[in-house]
Amino acid sequence: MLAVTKKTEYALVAMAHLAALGNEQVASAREIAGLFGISQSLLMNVLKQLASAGYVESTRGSRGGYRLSRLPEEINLADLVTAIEGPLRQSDCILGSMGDHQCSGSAMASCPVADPVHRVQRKLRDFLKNVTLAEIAQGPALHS
Amino acid sequence: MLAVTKKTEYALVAMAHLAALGNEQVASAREIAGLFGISQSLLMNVLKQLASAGYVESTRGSRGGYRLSRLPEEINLADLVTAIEGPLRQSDCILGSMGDHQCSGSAMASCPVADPVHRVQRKLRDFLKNVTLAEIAQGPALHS
DNA sequence: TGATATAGTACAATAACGGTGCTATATTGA
DNA sequence: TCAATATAGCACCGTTATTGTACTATATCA
Repeated sequence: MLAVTKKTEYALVAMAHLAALGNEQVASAREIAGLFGISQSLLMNVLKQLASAGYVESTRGSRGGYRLSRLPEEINLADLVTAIEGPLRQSDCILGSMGDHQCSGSAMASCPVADPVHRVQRKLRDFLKNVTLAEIAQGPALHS
Repeated sequence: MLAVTKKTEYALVAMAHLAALGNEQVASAREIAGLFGISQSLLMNVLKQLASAGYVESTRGSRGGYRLSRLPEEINLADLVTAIEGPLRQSDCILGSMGDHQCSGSAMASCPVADPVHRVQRKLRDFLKNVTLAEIAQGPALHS
C-alpha cells in the first residue's frame, strides 16, 4: 500500500550497517540478523538478491560475509527497490483504452500524454531516484 | 510493490476529471468510467470511498453525480492514498526488538532514532504530502 | 575433516489487491 | 404514482504478492 516491503526494509538495514562498517570488514547474515533482531533466513534471502544484483560482494565460508560493492552515495532507492521487489509497475497508459494513444513499459518514459497516473508514477520514480543510501544510512540532520 | 494501486489510480483519474469540470457540473460514475474505459463498478466503489472521506460531494438520483468538495490545491497525495488504501504503514521501529527503544504508530512521527527504515518512511510521506491534485490534474510543464 | 557461511531453489501460509453482485435509498421526470 | 437513474452500503471471491521457512549444494577457514 504504497510502502516499502519488509524485504526492502531488511535490505536497507543491512546495507546501512555495511555502509557503517566500511569496506574493510565484512558482516555475515547471522551477525546482522542478530544485531537487529530480525529473521536470519529472510535476511539471507535478501542478501542473496543484493549480491546477485551487484550491490554487495560476498565471501563464503568461515570468516565470510558481505560488504558493499558500491559507494552509498551511488545507490539510489529506485534501483534498490527494483532489485528487491521487481520492476516498478508502470501501468499501461490509462488512455490506451480510448484508442487514440498507446504507451506502456519503457515507452511510457517519453509518453507525452499528461494523464494523472503518468504524472504520479513519474514523480514517484524521480523522487526515489534522488534518495541515496548515504542519506538514509547516516545522513545529515533530518530535515522536516 | 511501492506503487499506487489501481484503486488510487482510478481515484486520481476521477478527481482530475472532476477538477477539470469545475464546481458547477457533476459527473456520474458511469460517465467517467465510459470516458476513460475503466470498470464502472470498481470506480463506483472508489467514488464511494472518496465521498465518505470528504473528497467529493454526491447527489443521488437522476441527474446526480459527483463534484469535488475541496480545491485541487488543497488535496495532497499522502492523505488521498491514505483514504483509499488505508493508513500508510509505518512499521514498528526496527530497533524496538533491540530492547532499548520502542516506537510505533503515531509515536513514530517524533521518533528520534535515525534508523534507515524510519528515514525512508518519513521521506516518502513528506514527498507525498507535497504533491497536490492540482499539479497532477493539469499542472505546468513536466519538469524532469 | 568439521564448522561456518553463502548459493540456489522450492515451498507454503497469510494478506492484499482487483473485481463483481446485491439490496436499499434518493432524486428526477413523465 | 411509476419508471429510470444514480449513489450507499454491504458482502463476497479469485488472483497475486508478501512473508517466511526449509533443504541441498558449494566454498572457505582452521
